[in-house]
Amino acid sequence: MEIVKNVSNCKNCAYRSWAFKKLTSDELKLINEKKVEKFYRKGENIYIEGEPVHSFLYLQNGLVKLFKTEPNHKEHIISIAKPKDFIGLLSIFSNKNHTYSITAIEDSIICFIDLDIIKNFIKTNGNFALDFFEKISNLSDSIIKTRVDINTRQLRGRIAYILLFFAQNIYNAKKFNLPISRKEIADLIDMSTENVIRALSEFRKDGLIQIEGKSIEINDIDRLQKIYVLG
Amino acid sequence: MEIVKNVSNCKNCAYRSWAFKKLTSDELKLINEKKVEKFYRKGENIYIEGEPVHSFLYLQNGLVKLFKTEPNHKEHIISIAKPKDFIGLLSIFSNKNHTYSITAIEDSIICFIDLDIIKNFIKTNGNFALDFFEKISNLSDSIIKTRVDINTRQLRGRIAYILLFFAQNIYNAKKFNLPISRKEIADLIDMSTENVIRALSEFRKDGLIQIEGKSIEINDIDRLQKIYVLG
DNA sequence: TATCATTAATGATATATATCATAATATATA
DNA sequence: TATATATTATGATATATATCATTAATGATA
Repeated sequence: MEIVKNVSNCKNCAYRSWAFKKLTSDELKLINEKKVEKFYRKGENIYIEGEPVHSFLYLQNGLVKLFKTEPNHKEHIISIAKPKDFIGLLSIFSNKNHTYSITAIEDSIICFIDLDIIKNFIKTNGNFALDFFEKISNLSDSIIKTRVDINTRQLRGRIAYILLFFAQNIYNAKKFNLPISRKEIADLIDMSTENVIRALSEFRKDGLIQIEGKSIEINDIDRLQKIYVLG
Repeated sequence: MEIVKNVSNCKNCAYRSWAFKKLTSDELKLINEKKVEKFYRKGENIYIEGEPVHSFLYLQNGLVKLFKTEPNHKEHIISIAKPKDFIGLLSIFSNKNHTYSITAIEDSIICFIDLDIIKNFIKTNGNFALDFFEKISNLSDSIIKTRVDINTRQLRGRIAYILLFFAQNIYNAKKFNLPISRKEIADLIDMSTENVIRALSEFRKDGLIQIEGKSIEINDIDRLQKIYVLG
């Protein structure tokens, strides 16, 4: 990790026009002064389970995973945050310590804003408080929806979901490089690594996708969609 | 459903001392005047997926389930709310329509508060806004945690989870009446009804629990706990 | 009470998934 | 570059779960 020197201006930040829309120019100025931008290389931890909560995190660039390590040492990936996402769960507002870990799965630039500053805005700027709440409350619900979508399906449906997720939600392209390993896909959909590999091979043999290592190209997005919907 | 006539006073409500702690006496008075208490019999719908969001719901008494109906007509239960819980997901603040359905699984009394009133409090009472946010943000995270807990385990671990959930979380007793059918347990843990029944029978044969219809008594809570932890 | 519908229970069988083993390939490191 | 290590790939087998079939028990209703 290294602190980014040539910092960006909050005024031009995409987040500003979303959940930070109702901040006054003075408040925005304060954030702009106090925020810290950090650069993480792929594989670096941003923080781990149990560490105290200090900051509100915003992903400027890159890709990160939120995960928990289970008592049996298995890893379970809760979600993947993409650029312009708030990183984390809403529990940063209710818990003193992080209940999950975050690691960069691509080189990432993360903006750290002291949580007390945000809390103070909620307290003193009613318009911001309501707007922020309306925007951010969507986050955890979409994670719950994803978990339901995945867990009500079996192997092939789950793999289809993951492929569509990266193609449509993250890269907006039919061809992309998988940012995570097959094992991480397994940790994300609660299946074994071998079966993830097998399902991908099957999709390749069926002509649904092309695979070359981490590179995936989707040939037939409609059929993939059907496999996902039917489960 | 019927409107409760002999209404309770918000001043003495358990929720008041939790997420509504920072309301002024005037604000509390307003809620007290505007709130509507409704009684639902076991099995009655409170609302269904797609209906517009109007109210903030608080469960005074009883038990309700939140669920979604999948495209393949399967039901998936997201969570069960117990007395003194806010009912629903935080998406009521971000979405115009409900993204899930709610049904009473026991006779229930639900307190309806117009969502605009809550939103106005968030806007005008900073102390309330922050405190409310800190309290309620915990809700969706606990649902996410539950989904992870369930989905990283297999049949026996999931059944152990459900039994411990009702014994420790809902009824605070070793002996209780299951408020839901075996099929609903299956909808909750993403398993088939037959396997839920089989696992319960196994637990009975192993001397872990006693079963008489809906009545369950836990004999060996430590072993049940172990089965849950180990998965 | 008698009848019907739903839920619970259990066995047999089919299917899905996990685990173990081994090899090939890719990636990291000295 | 050479070597070690992790990832990807595939087959064989074991295990877990779903589905189908049947019966018993329970609850609702006329």
